[in-house]
Amino acid sequence: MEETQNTEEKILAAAEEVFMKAGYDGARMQEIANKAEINKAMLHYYFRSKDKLFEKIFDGKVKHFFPEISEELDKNQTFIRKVDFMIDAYISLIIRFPYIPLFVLNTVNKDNGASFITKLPISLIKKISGEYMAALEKGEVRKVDPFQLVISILSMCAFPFVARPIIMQAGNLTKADFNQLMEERKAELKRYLRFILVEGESRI
Amino acid sequence: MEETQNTEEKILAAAEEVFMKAGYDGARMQEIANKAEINKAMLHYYFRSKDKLFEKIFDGKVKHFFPEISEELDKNQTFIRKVDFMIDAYISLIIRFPYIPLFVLNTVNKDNGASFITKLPISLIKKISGEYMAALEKGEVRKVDPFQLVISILSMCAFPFVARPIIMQAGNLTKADFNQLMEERKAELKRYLRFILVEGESRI
DNA sequence: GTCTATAAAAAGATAGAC
DNA sequence: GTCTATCTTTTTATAGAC
Repeated sequence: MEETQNTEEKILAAAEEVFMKAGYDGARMQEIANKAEINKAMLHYYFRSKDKLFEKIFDGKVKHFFPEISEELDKNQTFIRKVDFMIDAYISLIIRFPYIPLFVLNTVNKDNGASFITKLPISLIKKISGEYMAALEKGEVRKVDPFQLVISILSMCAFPFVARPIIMQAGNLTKADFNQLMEERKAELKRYLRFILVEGESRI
Repeated sequence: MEETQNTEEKILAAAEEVFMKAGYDGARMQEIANKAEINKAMLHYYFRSKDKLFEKIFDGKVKHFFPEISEELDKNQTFIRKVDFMIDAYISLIIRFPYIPLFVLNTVNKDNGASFITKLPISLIKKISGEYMAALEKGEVRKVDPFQLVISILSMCAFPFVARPIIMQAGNLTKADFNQLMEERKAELKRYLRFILVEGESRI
């Protein structure tokens, strides 16, 4: 459709690709220029410095990566259905943009990473905790630590992607196999969360 | 005790620190030299190149990081107890060496990372899967996908540490608070695994 | 806006004296 | 073994012509 990609767009697309795969330190301006099929000078003409270009990429990716989960969450009735939705949405998203998790983790773990953390939708974590507490009062779910719960859900969704090379080696998988495994993982995690949150309650 | 740390040891200690925090690309030979309180020339005298020095650090850390969990696993009778042991051991280990997970993940995700994967104790994953299958036959545990199960356990233990800055921000935590949270996490995860593997079985 | 050429800075690696 | 000084390469950034 959009055959006509102007220079700025070409640079952003190339920069995104390079920064995602290599991280800030590993990324090379020359490689970005090559991929955008322009020369290095243009990078600085449009974005002044590597730092500034990186920040543009980070901001753009974060904005698109954490979509309107927030609003969607309100549409689902029970907490367990909200959790189902989250797992599906989150894993689907990472399958589409598999490099983002490690990219974000590296960025926030760097010495100057504090400023980037504030750009993440951290409020979502508190929102979900709040939803859980409401469900707990309604007797929908078992009592667990809400913060640990949210951390666990995010962990089980995101970690396999940052550990992908190890998992592929351990299971002798191709990339397609791996994505298939992650698709199947959705159902498995939804089962886990049911076990944790609702089933077996009477046994306690 | 060992006041006398020779040059090689000083270099290795400094290199470990720098590589862990900054990763290969972000690490600077000059910084390693400064921290070891020697000059850059010595780094090359002892280790020839940045690459060789990095490999030494990686090998050393991996060897110490995944300890004799394998043998310890045999000592525990039921599978659920083995899982308990794994969770405790793994989280305790990462609390002591919090930079290792991201360090390892970055290394194996790099273009030349394949060679490093083989140095990881991947066989442990298969071993645990095997232990699970044995427990399943004995009727000790519910039927789940063994591979997904192992991935989930490792995810829930390791991911919080690579996402530490985000978690600290979300919970408004100090480093001490965070470590406390991870200590408490051991018990929480052991509960989860009981819900997933054994309790509530009759309800299915 | 786009290019070539080049500067400037950073970083890895080595030479050679002691 | 250890140091200072220096080389070489890499990488970011800019100048200036078109």
